[in-house]
Amino acid sequence: MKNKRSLVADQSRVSSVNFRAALSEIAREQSLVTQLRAIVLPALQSDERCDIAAHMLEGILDCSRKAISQLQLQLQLQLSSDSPHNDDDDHVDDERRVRKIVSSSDDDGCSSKAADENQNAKPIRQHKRRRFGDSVSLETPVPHYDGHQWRKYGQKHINNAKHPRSYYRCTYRQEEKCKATKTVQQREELHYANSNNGDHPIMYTVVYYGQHTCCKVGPASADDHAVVEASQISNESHCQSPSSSSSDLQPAQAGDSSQGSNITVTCSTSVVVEDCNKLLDMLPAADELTTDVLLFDMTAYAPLDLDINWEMDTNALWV
DNA sequence: ACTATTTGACCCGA
DNA sequence: TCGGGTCAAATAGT
Repeated sequence: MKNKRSLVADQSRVSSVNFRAALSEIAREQSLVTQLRAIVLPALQSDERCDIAAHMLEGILDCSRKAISQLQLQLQLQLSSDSPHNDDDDHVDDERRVRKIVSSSDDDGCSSKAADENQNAKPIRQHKRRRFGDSVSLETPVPHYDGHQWRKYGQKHINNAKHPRSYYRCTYRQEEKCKATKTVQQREELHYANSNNGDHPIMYTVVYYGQHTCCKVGPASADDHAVVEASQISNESHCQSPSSSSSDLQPAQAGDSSQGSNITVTCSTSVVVEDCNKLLDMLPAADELTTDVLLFDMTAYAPLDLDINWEMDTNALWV
């Protein structure tokens, strides 16, 4: 007879499988809707219903996104509740910070002079390092098409990486205390089967950290508008763009960063999974339980994101 | 003038 | 000590 613990473990596995199945279906739905959008919207360009159709399709994708994030959250909660160390890392982190601050202010044996200096000195910067457990990574040719506004706050050259990594945080970090951040890094040259004429798109690895607590999402907000530089999205422009495959990029032009900064608002995200099984394979991976990798379907993107005219139309749409 | 980006310095975990 | 994430002053763009 099974003991209580193993029963719980069994139940956990079963619902984990259910979550994966649900995620699979939603991912498939997203893929289909995105492809449908790519067909329908260009066809309705001069039609007044285009606006409505765009919003409806966006609504569907938004529902899927929320469903996915809910499922992922549940899955994470379940998996973390199974794991023996379920510490509140934030709390631990904060404690460390407090200790650090206290010790740094205590250890100056000499006093008033030091105190004066402290007053004049720059405030102690406390960097709270992110936790990788919260990350979601994906690969995409359009790293800024995620429905949120981001502000770049840093760029670093990463060891053994050809391209620098750019760091973004939510534009509404201050107003809405949104703690979402992401990093964008151009991938090494890779050849993709889907590419046309052998002119493969530049792919970026985007890693998201934290949840958006702001509610300013792409097309949903009235004063948002989409401005997407052609060089960001067209294959030809990739060749002309300074951000192309050059290995000695100027920092200001490196990777996507300067391009990305020109995107006032990205189109709402399309989390398209090329192969649902890949997503599922990544989901409860033993050592990275909370990290998902979503692979973007280039064929679904192509008509939508690589078409400059379409970008202009979306601009008009969301004003 | 205001906002966004760049970039060197700082900080912290491994 | 090193690598990488963040800060914040300087700079660029509008």
